[in-house]
Amino acid sequence: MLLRINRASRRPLDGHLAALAGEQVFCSEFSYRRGTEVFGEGEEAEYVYQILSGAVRTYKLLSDGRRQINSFHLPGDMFGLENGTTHRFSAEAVVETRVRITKRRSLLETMTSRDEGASSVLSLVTRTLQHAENHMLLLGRKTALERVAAFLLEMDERLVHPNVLTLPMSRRDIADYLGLTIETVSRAFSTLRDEEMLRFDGQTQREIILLDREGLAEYDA
Amino acid sequence: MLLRINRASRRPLDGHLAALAGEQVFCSEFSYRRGTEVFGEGEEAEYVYQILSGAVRTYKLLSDGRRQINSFHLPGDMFGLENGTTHRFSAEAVVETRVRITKRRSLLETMTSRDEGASSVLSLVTRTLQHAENHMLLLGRKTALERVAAFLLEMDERLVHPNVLTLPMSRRDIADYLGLTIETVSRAFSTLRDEEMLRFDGQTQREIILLDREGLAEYDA
DNA sequence: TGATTCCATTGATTTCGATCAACGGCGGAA
DNA sequence: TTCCGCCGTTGATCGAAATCAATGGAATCA
Repeated sequence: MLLRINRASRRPLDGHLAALAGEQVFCSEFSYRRGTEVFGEGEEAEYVYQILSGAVRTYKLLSDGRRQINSFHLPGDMFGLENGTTHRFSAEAVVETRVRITKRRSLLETMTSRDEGASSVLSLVTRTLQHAENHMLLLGRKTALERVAAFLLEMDERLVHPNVLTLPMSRRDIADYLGLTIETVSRAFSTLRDEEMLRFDGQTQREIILLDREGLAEYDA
Repeated sequence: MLLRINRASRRPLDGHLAALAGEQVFCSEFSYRRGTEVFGEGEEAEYVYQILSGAVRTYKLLSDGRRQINSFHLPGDMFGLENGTTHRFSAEAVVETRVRITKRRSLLETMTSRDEGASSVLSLVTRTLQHAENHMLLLGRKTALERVAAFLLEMDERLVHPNVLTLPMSRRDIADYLGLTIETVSRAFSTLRDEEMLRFDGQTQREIILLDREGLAEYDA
């Protein structure tokens, strides 16, 4: 695990983490180059992370290399908080990513000393669980087209309905998130393009304009 | 939602719920006949449940009836605790089931007033999340045989390695838990029987003797 | 105590998504 | 620049699991 340190200053948190941890918790900022590991499955869970810019994927591997991505973390999102002392999955930067890092210990201390902090941690874990429940339904019971449509709507919503949806992740990442292969994901994109549900913007195939959100929602159900 | 009330007494909790909620919380016991609903998706989350005997399935449905079972709850397990005010999924009794019911409100009150309670609730939610993460890997990336082997090992472990594994749920339930069809589940059972990983005990096909737990574990990976 | 419905298995066939393969385009490295 | 490796798409083929179908029990209930 190689990190490049941008800044490591002792200063109060702000934003989401501050609400969680309170003023007396200090933190630092780190940056990860695209494709680098933030932490690995089984490692000590020493820190909690909040994304400032970029994107992170968290995933599990089978021994033969099959990969399942649990979730993508976008700016503002927190990840890496565990109840035990070790990480139950790995995390990697999808693109160049800046994060704010807090010591797990100081976070958990405020959790027991402050009611507000406790319920904030709980609501973070609960939201993550809710996402996992929806994702199990997707992985267990939805068709390829339904999965890709759901993925697009999820990203669209999390990026607050931008005109152009700029996906930070590759088709491989999307496939491993949706339990499909890259070819199937690619074909689903092409189908949705042909049905004029979406349009590619620019040269790269990662800039997408959603033309018919209601149509996409009908694939989901 | 039709309930049959066995007993509704004001008395202190004991066991897991007591650790969670403290002595001043009161509760009652209910019984559900096999196949009956405990609560439905979208309903008010008024109570938290702990299983005394029997088994409960929690699941989500798609509009066309496709079903994904999140998890099976066995004696000792708690379920139905939500962070918001409504249930995010439905719950049904798999067999005749007795539960102990606690008002959500009193549980959440103790959560903020007692540090110990707060971290107990958190660890419950965290364990549920951990199960969901493992299940996403299963649903997204494992083969039918791997899923069924993992299912058997999970049930074996949760029932503390009994000599005869008595499954309370039907093949349909297992299929909807594993993201498969009943036929595929049945064929997987037959394959494992032919490979002498397991043996059926008695007439019903729900009493299973695991002959080779290590062999089963190799299917998982 | 039938009758009816559910349950589980097994066989035949189909199908959706995986796999194998080829190609063109982009981007980073020397 | 030129190379090489990734990235994404598309086509051809394969295969694992779904679907369709039939059967024999077990459980439930009128």
